[in-house]
Formats: sequence, structure tokens, C-alpha cells
Amino acid sequence: MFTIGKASEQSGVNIETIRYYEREGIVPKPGRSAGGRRLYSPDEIAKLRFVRRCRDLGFPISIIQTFLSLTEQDDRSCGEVKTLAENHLDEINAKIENLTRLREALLSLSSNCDEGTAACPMLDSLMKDGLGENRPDQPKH
Amino acid sequence: MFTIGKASEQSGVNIETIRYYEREGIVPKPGRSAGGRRLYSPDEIAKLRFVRRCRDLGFPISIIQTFLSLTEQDDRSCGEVKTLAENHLDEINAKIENLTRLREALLSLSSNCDEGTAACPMLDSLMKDGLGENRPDQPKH
DNA sequence: TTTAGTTCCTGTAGTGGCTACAGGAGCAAG
DNA sequence: CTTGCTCCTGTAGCCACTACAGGAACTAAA
Repeated sequence: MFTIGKASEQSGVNIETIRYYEREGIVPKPGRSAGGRRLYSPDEIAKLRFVRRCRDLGFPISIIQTFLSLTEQDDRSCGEVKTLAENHLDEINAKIENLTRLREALLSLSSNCDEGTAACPMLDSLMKDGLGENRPDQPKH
Repeated sequence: MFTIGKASEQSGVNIETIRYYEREGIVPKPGRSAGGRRLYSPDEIAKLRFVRRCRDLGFPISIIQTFLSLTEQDDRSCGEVKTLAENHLDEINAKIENLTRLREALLSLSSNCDEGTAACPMLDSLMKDGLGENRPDQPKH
């Protein structure tokens, strides 16, 4: 059994984040020592590491909770996992596309920008009325 | 002069968001009608539209505030704008790279995933100890 | 003029996923 | 026994909004 500090080290999840996950019911409450400290089993630490890796892959907590409950029942989970992963891939691709369009827009705006000019053509064109309103889908994240 | 509804329509900024920008001091407080309603001049609407376009380009509010103060003094603003835009471009490029790496990781993980299998290889390998820890830079946004 | 419907007002709380305290208690080494 | 570390709870802050609740003020038709 390990204290929260060791669990944090081994899982790569910040201590405060571990407590947050517990508060939110994302991972189960661990046992406690006589002095009231949290004690984690290797399995519980594996769960934390799993959550961290999924977060690193960009999955939202809600999906990760589904994953965790699927690992519990381990019955035909794979199809669902694949679907969720593919949806997530679509979102990632959409974000990449958005960012790429953003980059193009920003490049063309700032390319007119040269040191020393008084009025900035980039700010000017962003301030202007109408024209070129081609608004990208909300970048958001 | 326009009420907040018209200002929202013309600028593309949500009504609640306009009030939020005002509360936060991002845009100046507009005048009021006898009945206490906000009244926006075309200039103030242009400012809102400017903020919205910058947000669409992914600039954080803090940078947009700098832009707005630069447009006020309109004195050698262009160099600073270009620098800020270039830093932002770097961030966008970093995000694109991260997401691309993420996509590869997710693709290779889910490629082993086939419908009907009892234990999912993707969840399995995410739950495992050690190996392949190559953690991408925090995706975060 | 009444009435119905719409727009607006303020103030507060919630979102996601943490992170950062404050103020105190437990614990291990010297 | 003291020093310093880790841990505890509880609360507030981050970003950029968004979503109410409960009420006031306009607008247009009957």
C-alpha cells in the first residue's frame, strides 16, 4: 500500500488531481491509515495511471468513466471502446483542420504587417465592417 | 445607436458575452437610455466585432486587450502586433503537432480493437505498467 | 387603453479539469 | 524533542463564457 505521494509518482497524476478525482467519484475512494491518510493498492494506482493516459490522449473525463465501467464488466467492451475512440479521432481531426485554417488566416493577416508602420493593417482589417466574414467553427478547446 | 440585441447581431457576439466583456472591462461601458438600457454606437459595435474576430483566431482575451490599447495609441503598433501574432502562430503550430501525434497514438491503439473481443486490447495496454510512457506535452486546450 | 409578447436588466451559479492556497495534523530522522 | 516533510480538509481561483431567476421596460396589436 502506498501513500498519496507515492501513488502520484507512480501514476503521474498530481496529488491535488488525485483528490479531485476522488471527490468527483472518477476513481473509487481508497482505504485509510490509522492516522487518516489515503492508502493506495497497486490496482488503484493502475487505475489512476489509466485515467492519466486517457487524458493525455485527450479523452474527456466522461468518456474515461465509461472506459472504467467497461473494464469492470469486461464483457464485449471492445466494440464500444472502438466507437468512442473513433468519435474522438473525428474530433481530433476536426480540431486539426480548424487550427490549420486558423494558421492560414493568421499568416495572411500578419504577412502585411511590417515593423515601423503607424497603423497596423492586421488590426485595421480586423476592425473593418463586413467582408471576409468566413467564420471558422468555434475553436473553443 | 443600437440596443444590445442589435449590437449582438451586428458584431456576432452573444448578448451575455457582451455584458461579460463589459463587466470584465474588456470593452468600455456604453451609454444608457432613459430606461436604463445599453446603447451602442457603430464604433463600439466595431470594437465588439474586433474582439470576436480575434477570439475566432484563437487569441486569448489578454492579448486582445493589448491589441485594443494599441489601436487607441496607434503609434508604432505594428511591430508589437506582428510579434504577438507570431507567438500565437507558434502556439497554434505546437497544438497541431500535438494533436497529430495524439491522432497517431490513438490510431495505433484502436487498430488492434475488433468488435466482439471480450477484453479490449486498447484498454488493456492503457492499464498496463511501464513501457511506452512517451507522454506528449499537455494538450490542455 | 389594455394586453400580450418581446427585449432588456441585475445578480448569481455552473461548466471542465484542474491548481493553489490556508491552516492544521501526522510522521520519520537526527 | 525538534525540524522538516508529507498529508489532511475546505475553499477559492483559473479561462471564457453560458444559463438561469426574477423582474422592469419597451413595442404592437386589439
